[in-house]
Amino acid sequence: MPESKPPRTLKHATLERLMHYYHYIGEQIAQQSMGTVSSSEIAKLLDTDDTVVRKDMAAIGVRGYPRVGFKADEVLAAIRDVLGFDNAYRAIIIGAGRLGSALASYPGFSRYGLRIDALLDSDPSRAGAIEGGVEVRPLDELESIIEAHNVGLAILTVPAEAAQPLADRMVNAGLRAIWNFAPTSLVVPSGVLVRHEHISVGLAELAYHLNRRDTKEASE
Amino acid sequence: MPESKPPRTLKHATLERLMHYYHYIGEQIAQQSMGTVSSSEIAKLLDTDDTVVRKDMAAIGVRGYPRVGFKADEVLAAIRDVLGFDNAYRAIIIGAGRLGSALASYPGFSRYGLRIDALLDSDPSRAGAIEGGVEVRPLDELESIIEAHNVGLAILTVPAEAAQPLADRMVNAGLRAIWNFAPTSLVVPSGVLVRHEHISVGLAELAYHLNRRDTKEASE
DNA sequence: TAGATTGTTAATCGATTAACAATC
DNA sequence: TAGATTGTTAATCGATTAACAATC
Repeated sequence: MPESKPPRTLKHATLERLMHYYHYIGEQIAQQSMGTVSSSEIAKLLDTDDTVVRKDMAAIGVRGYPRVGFKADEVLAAIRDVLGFDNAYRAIIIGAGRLGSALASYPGFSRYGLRIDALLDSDPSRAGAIEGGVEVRPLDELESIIEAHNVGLAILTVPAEAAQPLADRMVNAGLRAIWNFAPTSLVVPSGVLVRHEHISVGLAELAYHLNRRDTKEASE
Repeated sequence: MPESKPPRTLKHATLERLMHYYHYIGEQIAQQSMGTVSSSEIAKLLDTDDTVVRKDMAAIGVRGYPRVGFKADEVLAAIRDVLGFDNAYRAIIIGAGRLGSALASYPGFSRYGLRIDALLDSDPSRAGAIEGGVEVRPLDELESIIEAHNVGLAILTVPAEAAQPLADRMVNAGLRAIWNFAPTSLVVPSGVLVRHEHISVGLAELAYHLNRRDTKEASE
């Protein structure tokens, strides 16, 4: 067996860049069926350095071709492989409010290997409805759905006060990752991954820059 | 006039930490009316170093009290001031789909100084409806609303293909920042700030870690 | 006062950038 | 071949951490 590159852990920043490469190269291919792309082309568009791009490629095991660049399909395949887009993970959404329903209808999930099996809601009268092709189920089926479908990920779109108790129940049921859209932090055992999607961080940045602009203009 | 600290530009990472401090201290105050908090207390909860916290405090002009810590209300006031939470920026939401409607109903915006003046939609028959207390207006009023209300920020929740043309129109009308929830990148003049809220970045990280867990278990 | 905590400088670490030989 | 681009090592830069005097 040929020695395969040990895939050491990729950092958050690297994963984010990989996702950008994936989108950029995917779009380029669709538009102007080009087969190769150089590190400097990618770097220019993503506003980074070409050395960074080449190091990222090395990190995911893609080799380039001197004088030519990288083959677009090889790069896309490597990213799909590293990020597990072809693994068909099972996920559920908890909270069938507007955000939960919007996410249930989002066609992008399946492209990234995520399959939404159910949309749970605390209001039992909503059970049976279909949102974005996903059936709404009552919340007390939480544990049985997680176990029956081998669900790995829960997308939490509930009010802040409901989030922690639900997280506890899901962790007990064997869930391994939580994508938290509730505006509160969660405490979970170390084996469980929580990604907190905190909208106010973006807001802070926008507010700060809008503010700066004002003061700058005022003082000039 | 006493020499006031020149507020040099805060980095993205700093802004993100400030937002976390703001939430953490706000919650602590609400729960157990404590008046002071030490840098190491904050650091422990946010999983960072106490030196970082003290440097951030210095950056926003807050002085601590040796042996005591920082006064919670002074910290909160300084963050509000730096991030401009009390400035009442005008914003509009474009795209009254599920995500746009969900954001229109989000009570958090006003807490951060953002006032949603209108919700625009390309379907004229929706005009006049109320979503989360915000009136839906037809899209062709875009320019007039931006100018009449002195709108600084637009929240874009439209399909990918509609985003760039709308961005162009808004920039022409004098808009200064775009919060882009459409799954596509935008090209704007250098004076305009775009913050792209790209859901697939979070997805990539979750997929990667779920994947790693699997391979780890399998190889052990 | 003694001791806890700040404020700040110095040391370490990691990430970014520059340089350049290897390659086709 | 000549030249463009990769792959990788070395140099630089910035951010994180450690240390410690100043303070109340």
